[in-house]
Amino acid sequence: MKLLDVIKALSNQTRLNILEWLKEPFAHFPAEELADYTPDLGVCVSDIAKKAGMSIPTVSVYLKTMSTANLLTATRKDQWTYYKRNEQAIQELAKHITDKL
Amino acid sequence: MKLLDVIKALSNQTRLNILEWLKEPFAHFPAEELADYTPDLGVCVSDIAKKAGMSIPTVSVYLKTMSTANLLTATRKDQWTYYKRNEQAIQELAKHITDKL
DNA sequence: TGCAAATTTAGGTAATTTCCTAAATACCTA
DNA sequence: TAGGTATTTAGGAAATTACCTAAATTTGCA
Repeated sequence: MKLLDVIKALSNQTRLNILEWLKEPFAHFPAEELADYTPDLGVCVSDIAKKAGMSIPTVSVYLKTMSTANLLTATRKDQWTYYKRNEQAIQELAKHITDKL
Repeated sequence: MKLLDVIKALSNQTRLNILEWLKEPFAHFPAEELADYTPDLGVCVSDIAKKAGMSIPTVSVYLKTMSTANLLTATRKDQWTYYKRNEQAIQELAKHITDKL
């Protein structure tokens, strides 16, 4: 893990928000958008962009940044790309800070 | 704690390095510079700047950024400002990531 | 008092990040 | 194959960050 890349992926309020929203999707996204939600897949790009109040391209890049840093996991299904949290990587980050930083 | 401010204080390779150097000063700074080192005080600005290979003003601002974010503690003594790690705040960050992020 | 050493503040240029719109691509379905 | 929806890629303007040098400030001491 390249710590700086992970930290940079987190160093923006919108990206931090996204990570928190994905922790409890039903608390943050309209139920109709989560009609076929599964914890396995997560939430699609356009739903996240709407919640963030930002353009889809911007959020698409944010999500890709976070999945490159391993904080999120992307799954393409049909024409949608779903993103969910990578809980293991988030805990590894915490552990890395505890042990190494 | 404002998570974003702490993360931004960490989102630069030099600042990350400084935090690591201060973990074990004797492993990273010349012994003569640490002649009157105490864990209580830490290391002074110009020694850190020399180690970083950057100008003193730049490093001075970096150190202030990190102490504002509470990651470092500054102590002024005579004409020197010494910086040491704030271990408690670093552990709080790890805990915050574990519990809240 | 007045110089010397350490640090901080100011001010500027270059690089990076933010976030947009337009265009390109992927994948569905008729 | 054509057309529609979702996403990604490209390209660019504005804001922020990275760092420098010069100047100002703080503190000690002859």
